[in-house]
Amino acid sequence: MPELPEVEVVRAGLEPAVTGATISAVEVFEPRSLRRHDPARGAFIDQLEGQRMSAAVRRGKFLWIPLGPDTGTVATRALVAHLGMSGQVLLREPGSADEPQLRIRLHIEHPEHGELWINFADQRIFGSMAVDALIPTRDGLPAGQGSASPLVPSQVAHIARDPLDPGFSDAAFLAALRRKSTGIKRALLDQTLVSGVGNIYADEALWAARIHYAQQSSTLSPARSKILLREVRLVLAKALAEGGTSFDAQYVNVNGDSGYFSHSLNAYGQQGKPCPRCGATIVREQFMNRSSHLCPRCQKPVRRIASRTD
DNA sequence: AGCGAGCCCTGCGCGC
DNA sequence: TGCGCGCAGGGCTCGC
Repeated sequence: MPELPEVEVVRAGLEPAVTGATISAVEVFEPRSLRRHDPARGAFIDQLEGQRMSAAVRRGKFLWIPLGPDTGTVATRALVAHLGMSGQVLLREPGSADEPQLRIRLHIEHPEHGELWINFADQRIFGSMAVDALIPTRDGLPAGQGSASPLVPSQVAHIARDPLDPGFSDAAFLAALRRKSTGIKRALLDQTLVSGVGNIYADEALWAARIHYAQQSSTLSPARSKILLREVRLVLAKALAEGGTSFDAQYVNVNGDSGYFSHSLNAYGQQGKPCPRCGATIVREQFMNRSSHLCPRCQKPVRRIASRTD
């Protein structure tokens, strides 16, 4: 469910609570939520209890918290979280009532804020937590938002930087679009090309750029590709500023509050409503076994195969 | 290489 | 009221 803006809202909420705090106890209520934890590296709980947390970091839709015994020690492992379709990370006062889909709870102690619970709730269990080794980034740059450290969890290393990351290479992404023979929406959703974009923001950015989801990425002119990348950044940034997109109680920040960007959607979920730009009726179509929402007038399929230079 | 299908899951809203 | 179906913000693996 959550895409970059929603995950960033969670990261930013987590940051002040976890930085400098120590994990005093861990409870796992649902072993399937540890699917991405490799037990060969050690038991999940054993590797967390007693550890100090030094930051809250995000790349794309992945979150992680570097672990170290005390200040000044270079972290070699991290607690990694992915929210999947329905994951939530909630900060709670000790003794609070359990969320309906509580899967994992961390008891933490912060030097200033005292004791807190971090509750990981996840209806569909597509999300996960894991303890993973940190490895150097390929480009030597900071691994993600929230830390200057060039260390990334091994299970996140194949994920591309996201478009709001200062280390994101526009040139490399645009070159990949030209090189690849694939539909543009598929490319936007390919987390190894660009991360953080999911079904909502892909549809919104394509609507804003007036591009059909199935257009071959290699047939987009450099100018059109740049416009699309700009629209991706704009929609992600705007959604972030509005606290993310919430359709229901499934997406909330660390305090359990919803975001407001659902009121700003132009295409996603707007089937049957008029296009805010031209008035034609927005339609929903199946693509990649998912729904795509588009304006049939503004976003016409492009049949030509040859490269364009508009 | 690219792509569709299948799988991992729970729960909601809808039509019958 | 109950049941079956389609649907949901993600991502990984397997074949062709």
